[in-house]
Amino acid sequence: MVSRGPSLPRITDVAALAGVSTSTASKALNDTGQLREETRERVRRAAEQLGFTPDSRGRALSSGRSYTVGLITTDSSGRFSIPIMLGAEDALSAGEMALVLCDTRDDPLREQHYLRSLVSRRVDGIIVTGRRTEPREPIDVPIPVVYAFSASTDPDDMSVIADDHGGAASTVRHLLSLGRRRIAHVTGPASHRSAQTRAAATVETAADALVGEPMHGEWSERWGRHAVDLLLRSESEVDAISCGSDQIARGVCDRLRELGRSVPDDIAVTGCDNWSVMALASRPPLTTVDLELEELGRRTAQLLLSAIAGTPSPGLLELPTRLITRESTLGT
Amino acid sequence: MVSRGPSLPRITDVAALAGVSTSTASKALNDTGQLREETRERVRRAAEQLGFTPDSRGRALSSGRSYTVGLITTDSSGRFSIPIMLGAEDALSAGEMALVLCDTRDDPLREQHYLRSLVSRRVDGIIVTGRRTEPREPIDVPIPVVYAFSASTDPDDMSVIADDHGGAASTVRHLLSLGRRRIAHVTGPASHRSAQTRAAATVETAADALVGEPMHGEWSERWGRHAVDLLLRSESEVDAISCGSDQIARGVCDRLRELGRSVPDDIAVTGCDNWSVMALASRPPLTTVDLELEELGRRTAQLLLSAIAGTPSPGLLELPTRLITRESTLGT
DNA sequence: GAAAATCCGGAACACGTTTTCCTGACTGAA
DNA sequence: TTCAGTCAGGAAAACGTGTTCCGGATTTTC
Repeated sequence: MVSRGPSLPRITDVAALAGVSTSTASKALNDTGQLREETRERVRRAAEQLGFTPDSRGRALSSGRSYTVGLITTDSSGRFSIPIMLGAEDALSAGEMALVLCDTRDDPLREQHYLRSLVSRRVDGIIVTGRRTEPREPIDVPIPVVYAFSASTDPDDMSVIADDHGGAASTVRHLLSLGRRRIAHVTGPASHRSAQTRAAATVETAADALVGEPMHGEWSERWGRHAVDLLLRSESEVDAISCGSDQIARGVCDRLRELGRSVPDDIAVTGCDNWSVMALASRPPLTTVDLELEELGRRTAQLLLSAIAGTPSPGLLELPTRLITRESTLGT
Repeated sequence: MVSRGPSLPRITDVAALAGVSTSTASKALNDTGQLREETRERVRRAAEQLGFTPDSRGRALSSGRSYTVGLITTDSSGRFSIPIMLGAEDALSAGEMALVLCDTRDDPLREQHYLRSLVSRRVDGIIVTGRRTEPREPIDVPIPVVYAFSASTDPDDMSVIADDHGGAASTVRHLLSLGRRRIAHVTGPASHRSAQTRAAATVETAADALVGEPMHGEWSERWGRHAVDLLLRSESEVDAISCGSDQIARGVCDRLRELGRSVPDDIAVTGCDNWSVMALASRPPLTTVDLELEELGRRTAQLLLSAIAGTPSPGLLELPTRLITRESTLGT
């Protein structure tokens, strides 16, 4: 053990300076017990003078809680995990809770390692999040857990996800309200649940305004450009293209412009995710769906706090998304 | 205090089951003291059977360390902070350290709040990182601190930054080696240190191959496109454009293509940052500088660990960057 | 003026672990 | 046989806080 010079003042130091016992000092600083106001004030001044900050390890030990929650993410470099993290951290810090970050890099071994570490730290709760919307199998720990963005396969677990279906539907309704009646849908791999969900919502909402089948490809601008070529080569005319992501939508816009088609005059385009670097940099800027992930993170954290406090709300919570309208459907 | 059902087994439970004292159990599990191998094994089996995980709060209290470090970031949504975080987390988790995340959102009040919280948790060390390269004023805590990406203004603090100057110079040398002799530089606001540094390096390295002055604008694709218009409108011919960011470079490529100039045959283009969503999606993909931020995060964490262990290495550490060559200078 | 009620503050313990010190048993040598 | 030395394991303290209980002092009441 390394002695680090002048160690931080403890509550006993404060007590000594104020001329009281440690228990009295504790009561004074926590506003508990019965003490004369004058005594309280004296202790507070002593604490102030010494720059006393209570050691939360002692508190954690005696209270049985650690005032800490763990965040396990399979891939925090993904742009979905980050706003969720921030939202969660925001909600937690308001409750004096700290958030410890664990990026498993999609490695089950690392996940096990982190779980052991979190349990060993006696974390008050755990948030599990991923970069895909497919449900994941639950983790097995004797601690409250909330799943964010990707739900648990166990319906009795607490999960908070974005309403992908509603989001896609809202863009289609928007297009219909603008009078578009020949809508194509270009989206990501059929193997991705979010692509499936959004496609299903589009088919359902557009009904006979849908042109052809949903077109599945990769989540890339290149696929967006390519899809435009495929669409315009076929004989069917379209007046709107609803895309499964902003990336695809940006590719679509780029290619349409290159081919001399006007967006939105000839063809309106919608994206999904409101990823600013795509949605705002696109020419024209994209009408898209904001998944409100930061709010999702906040709600997740709040749910977890309630569960920690003893009132869990099991089940799946689907949060509404928000339609953002921009020039790609409205024009200038 | 809420009793949470069957609480986790403690070391006393393990000791009781193995028929030894707690101190013996502790020694057995930590491979310390002198014990018969048979006894050790018996304790290990008991721990296994009970699913015992040591409570690190107890350990923290007795060891004087918390095995935790804090990461303070002014803006973790920025794409610079994230790889740094991940690298740091990676290096720390190898040492059984946990990382608690604090996003100040550039608010001094929040920063103060977080600092108090971290000190109160008796964190072993703190990493401070920002989204800009300008040096920041140091934080005042009685704990080892390392600054990452944006250095401390106090040269005696430990800081780890990317070698912006060397990075920019490497792109210019690359262009020169390809025979380009009329190089323009388009970059971000003159008020940003990174723009200044990169511009200075470019001027210095290109020498009389530089055309005109460095062009300062915003960090956006739009500015890249606009800069191309300005450049081509002037009478001076250029055969290369070195850009201060991938975003600008992508805008430059887009506009050049729209104007019928071939990249790189007519004009070679370089970016900076290796931000994949820009560098790879650009047409053509960008030759650029990878700042190796994840490695930067790792090194930061290692430095912090050394400091915690008692051997600090004060001063500024500038890490090398890596030139990534792609079609925007090499062609297909 | 004495008994009862009220108010303050301290002693002791709990939380879970590690570590230091110590005791008793056993071994080997003189 | 006794003494020194080694080995195995236990008792107790330490880490820093919160909390429960209890005794003494002060005030109130009759």
